[in-house]
Amino acid sequence: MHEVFFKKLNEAISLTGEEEAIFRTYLLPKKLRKKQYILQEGDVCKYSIFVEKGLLRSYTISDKGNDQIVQFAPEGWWISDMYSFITGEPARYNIDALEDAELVLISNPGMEELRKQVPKFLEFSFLQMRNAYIAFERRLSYMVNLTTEEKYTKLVQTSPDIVQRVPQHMIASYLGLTPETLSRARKQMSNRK
Amino acid sequence: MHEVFFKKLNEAISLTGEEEAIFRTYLLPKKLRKKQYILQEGDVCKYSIFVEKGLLRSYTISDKGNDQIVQFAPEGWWISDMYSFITGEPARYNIDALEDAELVLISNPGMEELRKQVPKFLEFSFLQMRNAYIAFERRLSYMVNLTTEEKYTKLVQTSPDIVQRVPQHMIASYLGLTPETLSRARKQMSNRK
DNA sequence: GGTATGCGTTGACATTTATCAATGGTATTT
DNA sequence: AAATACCATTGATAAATGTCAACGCATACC
Repeated sequence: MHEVFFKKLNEAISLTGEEEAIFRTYLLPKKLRKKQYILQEGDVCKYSIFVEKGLLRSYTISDKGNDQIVQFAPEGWWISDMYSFITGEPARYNIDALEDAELVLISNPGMEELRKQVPKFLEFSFLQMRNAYIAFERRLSYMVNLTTEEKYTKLVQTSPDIVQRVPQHMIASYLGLTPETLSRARKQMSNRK
Repeated sequence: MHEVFFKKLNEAISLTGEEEAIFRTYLLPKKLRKKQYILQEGDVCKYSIFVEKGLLRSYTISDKGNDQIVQFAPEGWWISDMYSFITGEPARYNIDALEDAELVLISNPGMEELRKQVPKFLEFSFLQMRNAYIAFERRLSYMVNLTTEEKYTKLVQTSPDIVQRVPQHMIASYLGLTPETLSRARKQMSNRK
């Protein structure tokens, strides 16, 4: 149980058996079927979610009804509405499953305890957060500086797996484009080469 | 010396005199004149920069020659090219002073030592990073979902000081707009009200 | 005091992207 | 096996934004 979770953790910080035992008391397993929600906008995000298996996404719905995908989370990734998770404010994001999924949930108090009781986990959390920060910073600059074609090409390079597993209109949403625009850009590209 | 630095730190984690002494051995003060660079694209970002006084910005220059401002850093804020800082790879960003500035620099080894020797600082770094992450995540969704006018209004609400201190074309760059588009949006808004 | 530079605005026009609508194909459901 | 939902593509058109150029104003510089 929770093999992927501990594998990922041990890659970064090797846990002793004792520490692993502490972790286990805070882990909440959960299965999610395709299309099921684990978080809906307006509710409080009570859990930080680790994906053991399957694929989740977080997304917002704007006033005009456009939705934008904030993040995809395949096996081994974390996902949540971080702001809601730490403040208890209503969530801005929806999170649901794009494929049947197995999850590990940890509450915010659980996280705090783990960071306290297992100092290595604080270190881990810091590094995680730093990487997430870098990724978003970069994504922001791509969003502004790249053309439609470049955005798509970049994503294919960096996350070919996601591009394959996810319908194209969701890729468009993630890139901040309409499905039509992405479709046309892809056609342009294939005509040229 | 370094009053703002320790004030900010003590707001979050109260340091003992001993801990403060440890910090002081890793701090490198530096003054920067308006328009001077502290980091240029292609160089390695050797320091994490805390702004005691003045105003810095980080920005990228794209292939097409457009520049985009990634971040403004007024007093009390941190700035760096995080990726370059931790990996030693060449920086993607330029960082320069928009106003005469006084800085506190810490190297990456310095940071690592401080996180080790002062565990509270690791906690602090984690929380910092988490906030920075949330800010960028939000900014990304604003970038995609908001109209030009909404982007500007939102920035005026959240950072009125920055909007006042910085030329308008830099605000436009930060928001991912051309100066012309921002100028016209502002005119629209003032006509309406 | 005069010149150069930086900045915001405006106009005309080009380009990109979004929107709306229709179609055909594929997968899913019953 | 038929019906339904989902999805990618395409065309026509509208809307938003970028680009290029010119101007006026203020400030900094010599």
